This record gives sequence, structure tokens and C-alpha cells, in this order.
Amino acid sequence: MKTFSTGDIAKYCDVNLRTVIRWIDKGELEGFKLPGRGNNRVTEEAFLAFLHRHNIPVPDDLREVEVVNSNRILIVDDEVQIAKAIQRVLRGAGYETALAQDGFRAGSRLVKDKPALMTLDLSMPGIDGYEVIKFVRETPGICHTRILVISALEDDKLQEALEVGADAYLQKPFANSELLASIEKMLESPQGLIVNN
Amino acid sequence: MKTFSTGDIAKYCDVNLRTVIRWIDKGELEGFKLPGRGNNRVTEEAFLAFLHRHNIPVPDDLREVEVVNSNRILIVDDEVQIAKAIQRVLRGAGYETALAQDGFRAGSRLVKDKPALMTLDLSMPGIDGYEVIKFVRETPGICHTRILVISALEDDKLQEALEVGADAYLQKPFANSELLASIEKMLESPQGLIVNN
DNA sequence: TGCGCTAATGTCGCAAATGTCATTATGGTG
DNA sequence: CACCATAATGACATTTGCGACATTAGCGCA
Repeated sequence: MKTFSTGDIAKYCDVNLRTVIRWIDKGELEGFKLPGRGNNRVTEEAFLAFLHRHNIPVPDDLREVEVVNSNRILIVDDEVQIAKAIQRVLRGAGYETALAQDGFRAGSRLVKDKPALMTLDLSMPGIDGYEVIKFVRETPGICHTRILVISALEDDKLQEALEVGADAYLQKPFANSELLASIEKMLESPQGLIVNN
Repeated sequence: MKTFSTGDIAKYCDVNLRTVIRWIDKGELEGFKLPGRGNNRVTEEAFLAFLHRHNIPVPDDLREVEVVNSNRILIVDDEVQIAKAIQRVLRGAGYETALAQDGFRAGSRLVKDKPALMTLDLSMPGIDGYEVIKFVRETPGICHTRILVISALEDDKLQEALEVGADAYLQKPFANSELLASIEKMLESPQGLIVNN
């Protein structure tokens, strides 16, 4: 498990060490303390989550650790026909896919499989899509997952999804080619970079 | 009995070997010395206790082992007051707790934290509790999680939960002592041992 | 634009914790 | 027994945490 000291982080963020300590104390940056005098350590995961949360560009030498199952896509949709249709298209294009039809499965698969991208139906019964997006973005380990929102909602609702952290959206109905194009575009950007800005 | 050398621990904590030795010398980390020159060994138990004491994240390959004697509990309930009430009771009894108010969070936390036990409100909006139970039971890695169903539903509904895989249920309203008693009983059985293979 | 306020960040110095290095010794393996 | 990876140790170099205080940055407001 790789960790960073306050000094490391200070250098990465080009900020004073004192400031990093304050971030940790305030809980902005999740860390833990070593026995002795309580020197701080921050896990790679937590640091990356922090960087993403604040749209701070990821330093080059951290990029690689984010690479996870770059070929895997999680499809979150409660409507089986739609989910399967999406799956068919993506499989045809060579992606590994998994389906999740409810929030619980989606959450656990996301953590377990660490897919590079998830498609998310904003309006699933019992799930607040915006909450899901926010949660993903603030959770170390999965925060880098690119999120493609798929929904029949109006533009402004979709725009809101972008604001809380989605990377792109696709309005229903859409053509298979549009779906593929979106996904390919999202995946070609270097790992770990924030897409929406 | 599995033990770790200072070097092992140094790697796990991403810290210098010298530091580990100092921790042991100062009694921060409980270890014992081999006859010869006094090489140190630390039992798994002592190491895990140490990690918990300092809130240091537990390395993945210790997770599996840890689950068995872990005292982490995940509380899944959308009603914040109830969830917090349960949390208060459990914390008071010395358990580490985490809350999840929707399915997505619950699923991801379950996989991530691997708690020994989860309390589950059967009737959360948008989540089919039975589905959750079934899913947990059939998913490697989390299938051993003990599930305590908490609900105001009638007996036969709760019975059904047991049939699909819950370990016990508690009918609302319940006394704090009942809650604790149930949980202690569930955790004392060595169920988690049979888990991962 | 300039003013004033507040919160965030930077600076400095010291003591404590941690890292580094070279050297010597151990434990495990064949 | 020889060999090698690993561990312990002392001496010394760096880094870190923290308190106290100085400087900014952001923001509303006139």
C-alpha cells in the first residue's frame, strides 16, 4: 500500500507542508497518523480522490496507478431491454461489460470490478442518480470512474448531472453509433484527467 | 500462528524498518524477540490491533483474515434517525460502524469495508431487501457477511428474509438491549471462518 | 476601483519522529 | 558448510508537527 507524507503532497500540490497538515486535520484530505508523534500518511487512493474532488491535475507519476480494467464497462440500468441493448453494442465493440439493475448491485460491482466507465440511468426507481455521481466522485478508489449519464430527461437535468461530476451524457433515444462514439471519446482521454471543465 | 517480521510490517505500513523497530522498542507495537540477537516478530493479532488503534487502513491481503474477528458493522437504513440510533448503541458497545442510506452506498461500502455484519432495513424505498440478501449470499467475498434484518413488517415477511439468507431478524420496535444481544450472538458464531475458498 | 473584513495560506524555529547508511549478525536453504 | 536475503544497531541526516505570527486571496460593498 503506497502512502504519501505531508511533504510529498505539499510538493505535488505546490503548497506549504503546513497547509497539507491543516487539510488533513480538517478532514478535507483523508489521512491517518503514525504512532510516534502522529506523523501523517495519506493513501494513494485517498490522495487521488482528493485531487479529483478538487479538479487538481493528476501528476504524471500517479497516472499509472489509476489504470484499472480499462476495458471494462458497468451498465447501470433497471430496464433490462435497454441494458441488454447497450451491452450488445459495447460487447460488439470489444468491451467487457457487466450489468447492474439496482443500486446495491451497482455499488458493489463498481468497487469490486473497478471498471473504467459506467453508464448510468439517471432515473432509476429508488436511486437518486445525482447522489450516485456525487458519491462516486468523493470515494477514494472509484472516484476516477468515468460516468456516462443516459437518460430521457431534459437538457438542463442532464447538465446538472455534469455539474455534480458526470463526464458526459447521452439523451435518449440515441443511435448505437452515438453511444460508441461517446464512450470511445471518454476512454481515450488520459487516465485520471477530469473531462468536464 | 502467523507472525510478521519488522520488514513485513515496514512494507505494509510503507515505513522504514528502523521505525518499526523503534515502535516495538517503545511498546507502541507489541512484539516479541527471537532468541538469537533478538529479531522481532509480531503476531497477526497484535499487528491488526495496532492498525486499528491508529486507524491505519488494513492491507488487502490481511482483510480476509481480519473479517473473521472484525468488529465492523454496516448499518443500512434510509431513516437517518433510526440509523443514528442504532449506530449510537453499537458504538457504545465498541463496534466500528458505518452508515449507508441508499443501496448504492450500501453495496459499495459492503465490498470495500467488508464488515462482519450488516443490519438491513427490509423496506427501503427503491431497494428490494430480499434481493440484497440474495445478492450478498451469492457474491464471493461478501457472502459471509452476517445479515441482521430490521423491519416493522410482519413475522412471515421476516421469516421469508431468513429463508433467502438472512441470519436473524429484529422486529421494530425493539429495545437497545435486544439489538445488542442479537448482534453479539451473531458475531460469536465462527461463521466467517468458512468463507473464502 | 478601493476599502475592509475574514479565512486560508505561508514563514520560522524547535523538538521529536522518521529516514539513510554502513556494518555486523541472523535465519533459512541447499 | 557456504550463501544470500533479511534484520539489528548506532550515528547521523532529513523530515514532520506545531505553535505563533506574518501574508495573501477572496469577497462583499460602497
